[in-house]
This record gives sequence, structure tokens and C-alpha cells, in this order.
Amino acid sequence: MKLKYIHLDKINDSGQTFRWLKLAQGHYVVPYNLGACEIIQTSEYEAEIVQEYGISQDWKHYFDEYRNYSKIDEEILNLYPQYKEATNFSKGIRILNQEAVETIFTFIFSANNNIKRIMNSVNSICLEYGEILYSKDDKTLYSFPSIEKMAKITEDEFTKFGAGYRAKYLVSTANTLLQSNDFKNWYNLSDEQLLKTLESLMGVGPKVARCIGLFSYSRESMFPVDTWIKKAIRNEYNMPEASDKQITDKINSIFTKHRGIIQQYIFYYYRFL
DNA sequence: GTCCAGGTGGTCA
DNA sequence: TGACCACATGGA
Repeated sequence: MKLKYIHLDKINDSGQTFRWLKLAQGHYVVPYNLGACEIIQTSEYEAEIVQEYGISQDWKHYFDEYRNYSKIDEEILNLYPQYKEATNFSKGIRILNQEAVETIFTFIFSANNNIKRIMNSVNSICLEYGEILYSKDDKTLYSFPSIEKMAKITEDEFTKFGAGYRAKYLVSTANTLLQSNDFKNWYNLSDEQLLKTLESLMGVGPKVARCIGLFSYSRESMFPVDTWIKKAIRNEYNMPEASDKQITDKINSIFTKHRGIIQQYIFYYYRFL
């Protein structure tokens, strides 16, 4: 399957997924549920899925093929001309539609953490409790563990995986999800209901809930505000002393459409500035 | 050694 | 509500 208007290295570095297995520049094995695909950048903004592993998956959905990013970028440039440079810099990034359990747990890990550490923690859990999706030349990719397996991990074990003070949140949320087990139906919730439901989970606050909504439930209205976004907004609008509330108010007054997508562009741009 | 990271939960006004 | 603080821990 061929994909256009896509840039794999940018997506891998965009902080929404932590588990792509990099074989080379522009060459990855990508996990999704109990399957994986091998994908190669074939030209500057084109890629091709050359092989599938494990259980067949809906890769068009995963890679967000049903959104027209070329058109979205045009609209973004019209709506937010002040972010022309960020938008061009981020060209080819997709907002992935990742599996919910994985997204919930990895973004609980992400709180007050850095991307390298998140990757190390999440990948070591998958190594211990996931199943092999791909293995070749000493490079191996594992699935994210099922909710049943996640619910058996103890607080001490999560600490061993580098969860720090988040260990008890992970235990609590694993048990909540195991009992409710209806997170697949959350696709049908309204944005408001989804946020409220996600924020009821231990370790999930406003920012993490929006990441989960954006990166797993396809909610492009959601605008996660993290430390990088705060820096960007304070800098862009010359408001160095702005409180968190002033920043979110500013964001809500400026960004009306494609909020999650422009958020991701700004995040990616400022993190590499 | 110091600062920081895709913040949250608890507490108090 | 909104402001403030403690929190684990490795990366830079």
C-alpha cells in the first residue's frame, strides 16, 4: 500500500508514538494491536507498506489516511499564517490512530517525563509481557500487553520499569480498565464525555486525556497543553509570565479548527528549534 | 551537581 | 474554581 503526503521520520520523532522499531532512516516496523507493518519512505513525502506481520490490521485507519492533510495544511496556513514556518517544518506528520490501552498507559508514563525515558519504560514492559510481532537480525518488536496482563503487574514491578511515582496510578488504572472493559465503546462518546471518562482514570489529567483523545480516538478538536506548548505560546504572544489558565484561554481564542493538528505541528517545531 | 521532562493528585484559600 | 506543591528518575 502506498501513502502520499507522509514523512515517517517526522512522525517517529513527533512524540505521539514511542514504539516504532527503526531499521534505518525512513524505514520502520510499526506495531498496531497484534500486528505490525514494515514501511519505507520511498520519496520525500511518499511511503509504502512493503510487508505485514502478525494479525492483519487496518493500516489506513492507523495512518489516518481518511484525512486529507494536503487540504488541511492549506486551511491551517490560511487560518494561522503566523505558524507558516511550523506548518512547513512539520509537513508529512500524521495524527495516528493508535490502540487505546497502549495510548492510555504510555501517556500516563509521559507525565512530567521525557520522551527517551518514556520509550525505555514502555518498551521494557512490552519486552517482558508483550508478544513478538517481528524479529530479524537481533531487532525485535513486541506487542503492547493486553489489559489482562497489564492488570497483573504490581506497583513494585512498574517501579522497576522506571514508572517512579506513577506506579500506583498505573496499577489503579489497569484495574479500572479491566473491570469496566468498555473502552472500545468510548469511540461513541462526545468529546466532553470522553474527556470526563478519561480524566476519571488515575494518572490521567486534562493534558493526558487530550493526548489520548487526539492520538487514539481521532479527536482533532483536542489541544494538549504541555511544557513545550506553554513555551511556544508564551514566546509567540510575548506573555512570559502567563499563568496556565491565561495560556489555555489564549489557545482557545486563537485555534478554532484543526486544533489537534496545529498543536502537533507547533509541538514538533518548538521541540527541535 | 543542576535543571528538566508531552503533568497529576492532594490540599487549601 | 484556581494556585501551590510534592513527586521518581534518567537524560542532557
